[in-house]
Amino acid sequence: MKIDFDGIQAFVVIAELGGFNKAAEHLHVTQTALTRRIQKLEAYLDLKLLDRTTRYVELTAVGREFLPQARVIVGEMTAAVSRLKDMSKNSRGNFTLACVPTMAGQILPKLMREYAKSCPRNRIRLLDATSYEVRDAVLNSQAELGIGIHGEQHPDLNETPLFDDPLMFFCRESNPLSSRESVTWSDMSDADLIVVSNLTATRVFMDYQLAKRGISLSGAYEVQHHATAISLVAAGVGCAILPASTFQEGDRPGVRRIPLVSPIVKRKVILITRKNNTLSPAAEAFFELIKKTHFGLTPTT
Amino acid sequence: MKIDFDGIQAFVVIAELGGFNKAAEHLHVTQTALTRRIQKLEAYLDLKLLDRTTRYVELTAVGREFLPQARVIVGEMTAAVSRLKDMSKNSRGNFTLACVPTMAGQILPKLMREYAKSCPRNRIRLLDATSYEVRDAVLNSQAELGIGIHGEQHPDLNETPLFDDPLMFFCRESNPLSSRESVTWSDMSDADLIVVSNLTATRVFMDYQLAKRGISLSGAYEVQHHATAISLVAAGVGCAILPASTFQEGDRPGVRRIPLVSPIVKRKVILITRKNNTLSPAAEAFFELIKKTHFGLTPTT
DNA sequence: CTTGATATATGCGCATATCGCAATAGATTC
DNA sequence: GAATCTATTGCGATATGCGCATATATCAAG
Repeated sequence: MKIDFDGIQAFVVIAELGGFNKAAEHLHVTQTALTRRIQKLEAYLDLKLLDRTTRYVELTAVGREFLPQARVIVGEMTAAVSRLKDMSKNSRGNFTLACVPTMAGQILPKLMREYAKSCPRNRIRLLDATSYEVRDAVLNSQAELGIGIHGEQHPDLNETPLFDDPLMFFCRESNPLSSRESVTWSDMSDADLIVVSNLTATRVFMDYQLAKRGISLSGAYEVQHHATAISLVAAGVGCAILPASTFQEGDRPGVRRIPLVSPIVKRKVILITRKNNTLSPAAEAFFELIKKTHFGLTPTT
Repeated sequence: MKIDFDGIQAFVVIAELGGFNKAAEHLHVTQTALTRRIQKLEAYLDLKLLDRTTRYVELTAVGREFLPQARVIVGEMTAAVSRLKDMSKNSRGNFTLACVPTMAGQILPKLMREYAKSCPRNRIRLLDATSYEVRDAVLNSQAELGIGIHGEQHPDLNETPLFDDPLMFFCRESNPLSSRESVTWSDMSDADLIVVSNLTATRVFMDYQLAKRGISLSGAYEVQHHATAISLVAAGVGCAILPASTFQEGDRPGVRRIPLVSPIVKRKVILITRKNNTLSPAAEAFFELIKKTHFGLTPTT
């Protein structure tokens, strides 16, 4: 025999309101239905929960004992269900987003402000990590969404291209190249170059792209973080090659960002999701938002 | 739309066992049924709980969030229901019995031992109180059953006669009346009488019965409890008039209990229940037991 | 690439549970 | 004793849920 939630709920409401009619109105059914539910429940349990004349309803000893438990059950049940319904209806809830630090610092703040406007009560748990860690986080469901860099494909992951992020040349205004419209890789052969560590996806990607074209770079300095590199440039230590998105024009006075061509090397910024995994409504809302957003950089072709 | 316990249970079992088929076997239904339950539940909630290919089942982010709650709900539900079913099937549970002290000391121990044999895990909460308090306790449902003395009827109470409890004459063996087969009220006119306080139902009843026949008694001593009266008799202070059930032949060496006639005055010991109130299975079992029991005293006519 | 094994989804028909309406029956009030 | 209030019951209409057979998708093996 199946467990009968309706019956228990009927019992609680009747006990609470003290009558079948009041309970029926409250539950939006006829009083007849409640009579039947209680009868069925009592038959199933093989005991009486309510002593009722045609005039009065009263709890039996067993009913009194059961009522608090029943109240808890019904309460938790309806609470949990309505939480879930609410979650779907209003895209409410929390989710985890994994993101590489560059993007976390540049495009994410805007996105999160935007998201907060449409879903004010949602929380995004932000996991900032290296490109590889972002992929792993999405793969093992630590994060529902990941913002990372296109690299090796994985059969269980879906990638949605967001925009291209070309490598650019960063220097002080005092640098002889600073007035150029664009700079070629060969222009920098004797510059004091600051590059990011070869533990980062940016560097690995860059080396790979240049090697294909037979270009080799001698970095004078190697740092861990993009932000550090920019600070060094600002301090006049040298020039840097960094993704365009690292920097917005005007972020730092005295620092210029110049397109780097021959060839143009650009990493693809992507949104990562797991295949065959339905997003939670909260994450889905973010996904829709990010797809609608136009980023201020070259859109992916 | 109605809240669907089956769906939630299906969700939990599927999540726990990792597949529809295993869950179907566990729930003794076909796999088809589970597919439908989950579909219905997801449609109702308007979100996905399980990501499933035809090959694999996996929780969605929302599903993972919901699972612990669902587990609690299902657990409490089934636990509560099976407790109730067990209660009815094995007459398990506890109940409260109100009882006048005389009976609590004499017939109850036997009954409770008997009851413990058939329902070993049940507890009887014993409320020993005056005859009036017993009635009140049953009336306001503090106790399901009451053992008391017949007196005024009450429209909301049912009385089941148990046995008649005649008043008897108690004296030491050294008393001149001790060898008599019976004693009349007039025999005791000049004895040192010990009677219970006129705050007790026994005394009120006795006075009323005697007054009807124009007999008046001069009590030399007045005590609160029957047990005290007997102790005084044993100590040779005087003779006492007490209900027969107070005392079993041989309880106290040297004390005799002699029928008191002309007239025979007997109080009726009754079992009190509330009208229109279904007894709990535990109390019901006790009720049946007490009705089957033959008491060693005059059965009620 | 095809085939077989395995796990979920679906079409369909049946059994029955559940509901609402209308009428009934029990209890209280005046 | 009539009026009234409340729970119960008979009955027909409908919805729900199930199982069987089958379809479909995925993975593994040859």
